[in-house]
Amino acid sequence: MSRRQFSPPPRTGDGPPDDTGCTVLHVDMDAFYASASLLSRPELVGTPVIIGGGGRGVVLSATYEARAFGVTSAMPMGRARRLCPQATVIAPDHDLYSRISAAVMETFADVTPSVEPLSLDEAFLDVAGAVRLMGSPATIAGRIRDTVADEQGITCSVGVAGTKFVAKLASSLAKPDGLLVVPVAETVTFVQQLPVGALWGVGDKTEEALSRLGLRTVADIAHTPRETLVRGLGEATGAHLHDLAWGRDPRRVEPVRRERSIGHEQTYGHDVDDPVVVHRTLLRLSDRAAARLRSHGLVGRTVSIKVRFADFTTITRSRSLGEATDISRDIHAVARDLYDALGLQRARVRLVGVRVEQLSDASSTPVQVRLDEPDHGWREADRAIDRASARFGAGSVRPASLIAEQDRRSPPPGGGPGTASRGRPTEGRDRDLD
DNA sequence: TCTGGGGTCCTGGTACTG
DNA sequence: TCTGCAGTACCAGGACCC
Repeated sequence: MSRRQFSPPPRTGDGPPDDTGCTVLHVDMDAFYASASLLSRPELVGTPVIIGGGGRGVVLSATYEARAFGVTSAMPMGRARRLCPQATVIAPDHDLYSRISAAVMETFADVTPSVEPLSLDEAFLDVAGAVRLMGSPATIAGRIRDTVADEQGITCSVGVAGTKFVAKLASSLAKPDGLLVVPVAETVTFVQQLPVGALWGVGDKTEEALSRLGLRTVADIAHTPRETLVRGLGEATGAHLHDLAWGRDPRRVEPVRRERSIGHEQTYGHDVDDPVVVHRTLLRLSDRAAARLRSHGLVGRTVSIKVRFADFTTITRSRSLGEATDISRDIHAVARDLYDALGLQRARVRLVGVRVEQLSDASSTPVQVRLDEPDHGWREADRAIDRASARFGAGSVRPASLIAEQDRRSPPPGGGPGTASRGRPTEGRDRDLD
């Protein structure tokens, strides 16, 4: 669900657009999470539906009927409910979305091996090699739309253009359930009609900065000296926007993209001022990040933490290690050190996160054997946990402190021996740990 | 209005190194 | 030995994307 929406510029010329050389397709599912969730709730089709969590959650997706009331993605759920009180709210089902996404990506792979997924619900395709066999890019786009609708029961929109940036713009303008071809010869005219906010990489702040320079349309950017843009926006952003404003986007469709960081974060249901709770969260997040590193065959050299306070100010701290690691215990030790070094007493914390950066392949990254301490065997322990998780389910083996936490959250039937004496936490406290 | 979670990329400051 | 400089790495924060 795109957060920025624009009206399509009026098309010039008659007849079908010339798609010669438009070998880049951007396919974007329409209101993907909402459409997928409605597959099992057909009675809600045609009604306002919001997909999102409760409490401090935000809108993940909404049907077009809900959007008509002003509901957009990333909007706080409280505000969305006020705007559209009659909407049905459905909790996200990420397993379902992953399954449908995988099936859709297979459809793409049947067309071309050059598929670059951007997220669960969108991808770039380079169809240059498929044209001879399957027809023009616009024909291929139409076939993809039909196949996805027939096999998955959801609609998608496709942008067809000569570059990734323009294809993406086109798909957003084609929504919902549409197809838009931007002929190569019309690229510059097409992009320069749009407001600056249409450019990829222009959010609220950059739009403000451009506005201060008196620039409101892409044409304004195009006719501003590059040096002026660089002075006002920085080297990379200024030069990039100037290129986009002239339709220049040399990025190719890249089927293989590797992660640069892996991490997890958690917002508490209520602000937390107990360091013990935060430490436990750091342990759980480190554990999850490390498990994902291992499942991807990666190791990381930099550990960073993120702490957001009750007033929403956010700080990050990071530390690079002498050697890359995928060991839960090592990552947690650094995360905990970084947090303790902040010297927070009873600061009210809203969110904490743990992220591992500077990733490399575990197989090609030598792991240094420490001479000052015996091999502590934590890597082997982690591997054993991974095997147990694969066999008995995620979380079947966890650090003891997290098991204790789980027991408090879900005491066994009849009440466990330890839980009864300590008493059950309040619902509010329960949510803190979720 | 009251802001999730998973990411990428850029910028500016500082420390280190040759 | 000290200083200046350039290149690089690291760190922190922020903007942006879906």
